[in-house]
Amino acid sequence: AFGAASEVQPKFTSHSDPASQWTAARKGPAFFSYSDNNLIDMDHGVIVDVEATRSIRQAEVGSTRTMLDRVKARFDLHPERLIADTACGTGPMLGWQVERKTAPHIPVFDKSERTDGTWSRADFGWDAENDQYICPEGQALKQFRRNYSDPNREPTGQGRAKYRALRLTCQACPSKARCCPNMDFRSITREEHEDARQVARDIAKTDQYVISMKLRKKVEMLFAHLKRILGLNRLRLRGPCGANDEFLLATTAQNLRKLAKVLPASQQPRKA
DNA sequence: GAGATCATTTGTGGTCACTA
DNA sequence: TAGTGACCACAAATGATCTC
Repeated sequence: AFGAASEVQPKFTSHSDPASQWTAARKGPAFFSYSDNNLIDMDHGVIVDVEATRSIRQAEVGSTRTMLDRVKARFDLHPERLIADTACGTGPMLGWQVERKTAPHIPVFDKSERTDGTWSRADFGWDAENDQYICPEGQALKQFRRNYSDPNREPTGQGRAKYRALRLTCQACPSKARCCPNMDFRSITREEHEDARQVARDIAKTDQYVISMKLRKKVEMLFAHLKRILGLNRLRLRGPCGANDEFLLATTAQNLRKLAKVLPASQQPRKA
């Protein structure tokens, strides 16, 4: 099978500077290919980890977690921020980052906005203390109202939750046409990692987030260099191991090039 | 280079069967 | 009769590729 280098670019932090950022982008050609996933220190442009994956979004996003775990174990590096594209903005990925205290500078994958003129989820207030949503008319949407005699049927509190208003409440509501014209009652889903998604939404309002999005574009230069200068438009070795070897060698070359620029000429090895 | 098109992915709304 | 969980279909967002 042919292998072609497509791209994913997570962005990494340096050990000396705890402020770290990462980014990712994807390109999926219409033929069999592998993706080159790099973890990059944004402050110095050093690639700290590389992972070859199939050109499938889940695999590419998953590689970010793999590399983060690996550099933590190998170099004791832990980024303060992770810059990535929307592919990493899913609930589970954001939840994982918040859990490990990495600030997600990532656009949140959000489809809750309604376009038919009815109220979206954002129009409902979240009452964390009472575990309920409050609709614009002031009515509560709860997840549970029932006591179970069978413990096996009791809610686990895990996974996706559905908050619903009472049928009678909605039927008597003067705003029903703006809320749930096609249903007897309004319901709102809440993902398991909704708190983490809210963290990402809050970060997206900051100035630092704007800077992070600009920094993301710098990473493209590394891939441009990879393809145009190092000529990695096409893989010569076959299989995932071959792809990984080629990506690793190319990354090594890029880092050595970076090192040569940093070191003074007097410290560089003499030519034979 | 810009806009159009396509494929993929994901979250949400809605339905249905079961149960209190 | 109404609350709940599970499931499915759909729409929207996104990015890559295609076309002009």
